Amino acid sequence: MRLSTKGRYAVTAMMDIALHEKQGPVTLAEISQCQGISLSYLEQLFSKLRKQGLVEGVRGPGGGYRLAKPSSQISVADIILSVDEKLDMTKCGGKGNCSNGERCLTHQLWFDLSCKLYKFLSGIKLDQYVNRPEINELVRKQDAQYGRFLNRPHLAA
Amino acid sequence: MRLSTKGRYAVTAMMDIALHEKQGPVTLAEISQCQGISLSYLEQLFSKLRKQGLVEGVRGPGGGYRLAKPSSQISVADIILSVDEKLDMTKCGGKGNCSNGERCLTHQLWFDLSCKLYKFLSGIKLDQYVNRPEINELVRKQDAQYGRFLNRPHLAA
DNA sequence: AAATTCCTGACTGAAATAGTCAGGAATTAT
DNA sequence: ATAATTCCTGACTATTTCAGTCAGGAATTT
Repeated sequence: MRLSTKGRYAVTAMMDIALHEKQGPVTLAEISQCQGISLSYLEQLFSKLRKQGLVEGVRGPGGGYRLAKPSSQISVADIILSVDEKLDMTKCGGKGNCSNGERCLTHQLWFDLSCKLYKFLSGIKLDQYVNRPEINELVRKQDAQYGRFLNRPHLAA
Repeated sequence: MRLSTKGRYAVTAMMDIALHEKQGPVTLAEISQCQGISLSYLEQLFSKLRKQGLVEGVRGPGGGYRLAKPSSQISVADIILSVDEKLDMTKCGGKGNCSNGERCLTHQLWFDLSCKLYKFLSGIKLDQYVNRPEINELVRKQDAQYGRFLNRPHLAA
């Protein structure tokens, strides 16, 4: 498993959507502005998140992206794997033929590590952060600052 | 914390040394051949491992590298941090000024994640793999295959 | 019809990864 | 002493990944 800023971008964007779930779809333009990520780069990342079934896009005015599953069912591991595509850290891809057909000396170590890391990251779900009061305080502040969700006719009802 | 093949190379090389601790210093040439890592690249990595006090070099014939501390005191986190230099995954470097002086929405998530990941990786020490029978079996095979440690005069005593 | 937003693919620049090369310094063996 | 071995250093190059740009099309709402 690779762990880089790419994965952080993806998780950050997903968190933004999860935190605004009740306000309807979130546009990439908003995420781009508020989280400081290039719009086109976000589009690349969301193409992968969409293909993995983590989000669904809604086109047209008032559209955006929303979570395709409850935030309690989306883990940090799901997101990072969607954009980074690999989990396994062994050289051989888990096959055990890393060194002339035999397992290399560190095969077991990387195999163990991959498993543990995956369990660890897949245990962290988005909803663990959505309901924290101190984070909701931050969300309110930031939304006001950027004037988010001010003209959403479909929310007035 | 970045997690890439660079860190895997470093850990693999360190494991090789730990597994041959009793046979004296291990040369980078051996590691290069047996683990399939470029010699010059290993030299770059070991320059960092040495500066971090994880290994010490022994020059001259019969020289090589050996661990600077017992393998029970060297963790995967120590090694990865030596070559990748960063632990923190927050955008702001842990300062909490990621978004206009305030914490960004995912600050807490990354802060937690960094802490947990560090604890996890620093809990895995090299010696946990050195004494496993199945790994020692592999080591013997591989050493025979590559003819390692055949002419070490200083071991004859 | 116009505006909005997703969606796609091709392209570009910058950084990290991985490897190469040349040479010097310390140590051991002959 | 000399030669061989090995660490050690720095500069250089190639490849891949990261990150961002650009242009244009498709679906939807107003």
